[in-house]
Amino acid sequence: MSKNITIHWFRKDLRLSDNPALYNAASSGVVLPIYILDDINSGVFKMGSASRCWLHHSLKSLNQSLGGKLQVFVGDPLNILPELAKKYKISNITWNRCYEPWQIKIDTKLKQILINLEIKVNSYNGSLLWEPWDVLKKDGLAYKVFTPFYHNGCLKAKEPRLPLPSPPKLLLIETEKSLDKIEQLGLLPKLEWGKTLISHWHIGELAANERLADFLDKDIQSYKEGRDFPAMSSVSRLSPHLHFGEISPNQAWYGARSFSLDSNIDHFCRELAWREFSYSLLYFNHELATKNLQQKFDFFPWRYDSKQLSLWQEGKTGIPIVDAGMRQLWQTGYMHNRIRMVVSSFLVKNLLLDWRDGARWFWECLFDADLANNSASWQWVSGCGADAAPYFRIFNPVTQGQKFDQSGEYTRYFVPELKLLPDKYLFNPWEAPVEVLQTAKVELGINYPLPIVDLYSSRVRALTALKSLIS
DNA sequence: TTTTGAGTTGTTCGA
DNA sequence: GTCGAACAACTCAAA
Repeated sequence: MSKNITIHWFRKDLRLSDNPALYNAASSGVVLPIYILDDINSGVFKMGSASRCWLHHSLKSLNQSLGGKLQVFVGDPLNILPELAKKYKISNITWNRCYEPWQIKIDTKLKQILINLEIKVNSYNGSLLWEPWDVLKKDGLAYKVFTPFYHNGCLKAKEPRLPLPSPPKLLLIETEKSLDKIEQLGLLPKLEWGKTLISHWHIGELAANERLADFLDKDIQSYKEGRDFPAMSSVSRLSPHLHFGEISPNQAWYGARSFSLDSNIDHFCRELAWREFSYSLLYFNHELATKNLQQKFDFFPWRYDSKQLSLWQEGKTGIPIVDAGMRQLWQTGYMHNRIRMVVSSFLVKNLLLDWRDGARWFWECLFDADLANNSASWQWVSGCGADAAPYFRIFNPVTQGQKFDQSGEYTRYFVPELKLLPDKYLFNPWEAPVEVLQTAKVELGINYPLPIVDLYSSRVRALTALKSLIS
């Protein structure tokens, strides 16, 4: 075995280009590229079903880019890495940093173990534009409001790293031929569900780059307005690619900024900065996923109603735009941002169900399930987060439908049982005259549910409950 | 040091 | 139908 072997530990950086850790590993000799599926240290935040499905395909794609030389393992990196280091007489290990609290914890431990074995560990920033500790207020504390975080923090900090090329020379270690280990990770769901899900996506580094190029070519020019309309293709749909690191935020940031900086470009960059903000919140609040940032919400009278929770999950609430969103999630592993706000506001405010239940379902079903983004966004909607939506901001799912899905294209696609309804009653079929329903072949309570909650009185109920927290 | 104004994404009500 | 005000409290930064 030759000297100077470096392990590159792939985590959320499933790409070759703009991968600082891999780039550096490759420049110092032979590389052993590995991936470890860790369901031990992740605990309750172990990857959800949709994410696993994506991971399966992403690993396949990465393995192909690596000429079939990616080694995959299942278990605890705290054991696996030292063992590998011994077996291959490794002198260096590189990885790109992760920011989930459980991940930070084991990375710290691991570093210590490896250093004791006289192995050099180098970690890099491969998934954020700015490190959380580099964007702080003048008093040294983390920001709690997005706009100053972005303007005074991010934009005045050092410019993000320019994207690196793929390693010019990537010498990979030759290892014994083995069966397809990726298949054996058992990441694919047993149900047919997985196949349907994945049919909506192209996965892997190449696909991610094509997605970005396509977005920059066609959609970014109308991003500011278009991003609100779920039936349009104006959003980037990069979130799962970014989550798994098939593309870096730097590639997206500089890609967008290759155009002159108009309000569309700026809005897209702001969305990338929201991701940074979420990571900052998670980094400085390790319990972001489980604990209200605003303590006074600890006394909030959440209801417990597993029946209503299931109906929400299944897209059977009887509120068309909500059901459309929840079905899009189930069928495609994704939900348009505007609709995420509508369905989550509905769960938290109209149903008064705990945001953590909503977040858990998203975690299970979203391809882009990301602890920082998911937790921060649910807290934002619920009003218990940093810089959160004001308590009185309760989306009216009828108005939202009429405003942002005016022609009903999105809602009719995912709730086909209502497709014959005229626009006027598409978002509020319970208010349609009998003959309109008959003509549209809609039988409420039979082929489409009656609303599980009255929008007006549930809004009043939420306002009362939320108001009681304030004083 | 203190004050002031603004802050991702909304809705309803009454003039 | 359109429009402004009200629906809080708190954080942050500029004046």
